[in-house]
Amino acid sequence: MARPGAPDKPTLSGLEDKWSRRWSEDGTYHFDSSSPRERVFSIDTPPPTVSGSLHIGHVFSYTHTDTIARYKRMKGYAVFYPMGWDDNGLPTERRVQNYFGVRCDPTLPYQEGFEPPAEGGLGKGEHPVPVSRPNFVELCGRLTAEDERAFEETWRHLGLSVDWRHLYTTIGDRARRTSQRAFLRLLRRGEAYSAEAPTLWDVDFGTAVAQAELVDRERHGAYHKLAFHGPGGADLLVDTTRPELLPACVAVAVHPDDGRYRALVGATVTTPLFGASVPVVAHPLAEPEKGTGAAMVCTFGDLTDVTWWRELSLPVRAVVGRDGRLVGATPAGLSPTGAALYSAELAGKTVAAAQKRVVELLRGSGELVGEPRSTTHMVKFYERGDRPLEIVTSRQWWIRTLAHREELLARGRELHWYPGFMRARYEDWVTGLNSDWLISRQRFFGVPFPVWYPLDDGGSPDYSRPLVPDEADLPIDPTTDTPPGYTPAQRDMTGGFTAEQDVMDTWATSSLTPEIAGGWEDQAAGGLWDRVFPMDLRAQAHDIIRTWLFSTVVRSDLEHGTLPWYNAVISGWILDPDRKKMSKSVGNVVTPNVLLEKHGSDAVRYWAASGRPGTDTAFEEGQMQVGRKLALKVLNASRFVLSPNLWEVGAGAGGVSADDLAEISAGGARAAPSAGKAALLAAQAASRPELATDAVDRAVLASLDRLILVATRAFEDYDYARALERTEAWFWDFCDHYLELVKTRAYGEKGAERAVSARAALAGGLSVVLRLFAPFMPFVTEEAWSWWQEGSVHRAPWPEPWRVPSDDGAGAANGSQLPGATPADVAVYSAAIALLGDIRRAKSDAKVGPRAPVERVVFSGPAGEVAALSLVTEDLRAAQNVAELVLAAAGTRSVEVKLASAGSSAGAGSSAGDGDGPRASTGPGEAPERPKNRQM
RNA sequence: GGGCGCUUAGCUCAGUUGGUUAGAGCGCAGCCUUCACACGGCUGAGGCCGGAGGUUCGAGUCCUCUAGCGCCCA
Repeated sequence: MARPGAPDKPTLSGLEDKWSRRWSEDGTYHFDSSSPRERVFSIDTPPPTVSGSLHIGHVFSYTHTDTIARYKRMKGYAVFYPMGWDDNGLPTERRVQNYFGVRCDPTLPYQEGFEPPAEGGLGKGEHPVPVSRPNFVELCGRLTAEDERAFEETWRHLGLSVDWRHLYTTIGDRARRTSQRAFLRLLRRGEAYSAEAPTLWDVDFGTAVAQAELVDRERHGAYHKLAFHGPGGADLLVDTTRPELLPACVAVAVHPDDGRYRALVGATVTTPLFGASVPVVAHPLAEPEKGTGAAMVCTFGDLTDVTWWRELSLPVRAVVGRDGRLVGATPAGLSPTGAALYSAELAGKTVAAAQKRVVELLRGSGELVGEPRSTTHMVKFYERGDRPLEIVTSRQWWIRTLAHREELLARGRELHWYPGFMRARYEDWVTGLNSDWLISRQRFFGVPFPVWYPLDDGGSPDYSRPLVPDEADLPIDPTTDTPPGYTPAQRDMTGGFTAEQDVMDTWATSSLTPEIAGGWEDQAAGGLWDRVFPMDLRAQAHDIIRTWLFSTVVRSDLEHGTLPWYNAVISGWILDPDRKKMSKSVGNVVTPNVLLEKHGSDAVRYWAASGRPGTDTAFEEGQMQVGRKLALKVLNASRFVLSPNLWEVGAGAGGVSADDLAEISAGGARAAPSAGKAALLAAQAASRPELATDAVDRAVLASLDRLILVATRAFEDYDYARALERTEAWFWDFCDHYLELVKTRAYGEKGAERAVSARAALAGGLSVVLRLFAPFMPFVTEEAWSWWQEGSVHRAPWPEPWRVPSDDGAGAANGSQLPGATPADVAVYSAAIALLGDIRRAKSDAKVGPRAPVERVVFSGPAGEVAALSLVTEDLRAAQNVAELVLAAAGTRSVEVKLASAGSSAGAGSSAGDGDGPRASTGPGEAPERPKNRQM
């Protein structure tokens, strides 16, 4: 039944399917929503973007989180560990366009039962089909549903201990309600506002872009030296990389300390070709070393232009439109000939074509001085875009951040960062903010702004008085729903209303994951929200500190006046073997499913968990192989401890349980119990460390106590990697040394009582180490646990030390179940391991097998070590087949190993021992005597 | 240009308040196969801890300077 015992041939294959199904059926990871807040541990993770597939970097970071979740659960917390999918926004749109071969045209009507032209991408020569916005949104939902199923499957296979009942998405009803409600509250408090402002604009995506989404890329360009005409006929030479913006020129900027131009500051110059009169202004951002030191100020070529424009109160003379072409309307302020030139030659041209034409015209007029000189410079791009951003003036929605800078810095200091230095990323970002947070996007698939505008008698919208819905009606779509107090017939009619067309940027919603996952919308006091918020832990990678972490802090600060979480654990990146970050654009991404199949989930998790918080880690399949080896070792070692003939009655199962003894004895002396009976006996012995009376058995349990303390402290500091490393080291010693040392005794060859001592330590050790490994390797530990224990190991209590060692070595006996055991006992264990190694080395040097008989071992060393070894001589002799073990106190540590000369098994090896001839026996007098001298 | 991090064995990395002789795994070499494990075990070789200076009885560890790499932000 519940204790089947160990199988004859344990195997790793199939464990993922078997246990993930069982955990799902049993609700092993269900959150207990009745737990009081102080017993809850709540986790917020950034939902992965649903755009194709997960990659190994996700596995890395999410495994880190999962080890912590599992540890806290075993510690007795009700762990709130939801999962989300970020299916909202541009990545989905782009993928839908490519996958179904469609493009959204909001002017089209909805088409019932629409079927897309393609599934899996268009062929060559096929053009995307225009579809309405509702049709487009439907397709987005269809594709994300497929991806999300695949994502969940991967996470379950990896063994994330998520409570899948709390799954959320960033486009679902709940997310839209939460997002719209949070927006309305910001609006009411004046923390959200709309304004006309210069805005970074991606022409290809046709949308505004926020500061957090910018990347700098190096671009080739050319300096063009243009002749501006100064007073008195003298030319002022200006270098620019964007001559096509000449008609948008509103000033020339020079550095205030630049002596060359000091006399010109305040003067007016005339622009070439277009004859606009513009002032020469002084501003520190003008770089004297750049070009001629005089810069053309345009509205707007780059962010510096925006700064100049704002700080120097310059006029707007915009020429670039949202379509990336020069606008049809001739900018104000040009001379009549300049205006004519503009409308004839430039209006409607793309930026690139306009540049070409302007340069030709300048050549013709003689106002281009010399030839363009090529250069490279940094240009701002939308991180997903392929063309440099333009800056256009438009109405957008913003959330105030600049006004809260100090407050946000204080929040950053309040948050506990692991590792601590990651705080600097946040502080740098907050300190460097130069605009409020732009949240509107001119896109289709996103959360709509829940806003309409009244239309005046002239049919113009009044942006200063937005109409808003009741919170109870959320979510709404202003393009189909009607504002309170209006009728549908009044849409877009004079005196009626019009909808806000924009949607919110995905960050405006994904910054609310604690609110979405934690049920902020459920107002009931004592409900989910009160039990999980602020959350205990945010786990994420360091590349999204300035975006995701920052924006989530902003929302929580503005809405709740608190941090969204108490702790932030930051993961590193996965680097490929060339130490480059793995990313889709580089094309070095590894997908997890193949790896999970190949090495097993526990093995992949082992690799991931060995990456310390904040540390970038090389992608290394070798480490996964090590993990697989370790996982298999866990099964095999468990099988040994639980093997029926280890628990044979006649060899002394006594001391475990009188009833069991009687029951089994009735079956006859020396009868090996069934696997199930052995499992039961082992389970009982595991909780009775006081049965371990032999010094070395107590020693191994004492070393285990130390391990528990170290691993627990590491986990409390969110240093899962240290906990794993220490546990692994202990386990290898346990297998390689302790098991070998006590095997003979455990089988009963030294009597029942001493067998019981070894068995109690073996079972106790296994019970603890399975639990310590459980957060890292949930599948093998659950498998091995199920052979002999009740319930899931993942619901078992985290191990507590049997006693508390003290630093002075006196052995405080707080709650001790190991009477007389002291920390000094650990010395017995380490001394035994050391001598075991010495004897093995001698045998290896002599090229004989591990069971080769040894005539005599003479150990000389410090009195303390001699005393320790004296307590394990029998085990040592049995393990290494030693006839005589002599211990002697001495100042210097030395070990002399004399192999038995009799018997053919003690082959001398090299000279005559190889080949097919008879192996040379070691003759008298030439026994391989290899004293090894090592200082302790 | 500013900030942060990293530099320890051929490779990937530990090294917790400074403390005897710097560790592990992989890889490599040699040896050992029935009694948990050959999807294994044992043993071994391999390191002036990036460089220079300083503090100290004592520095991989603390301080200063410096070189290289990476990331973030200008």
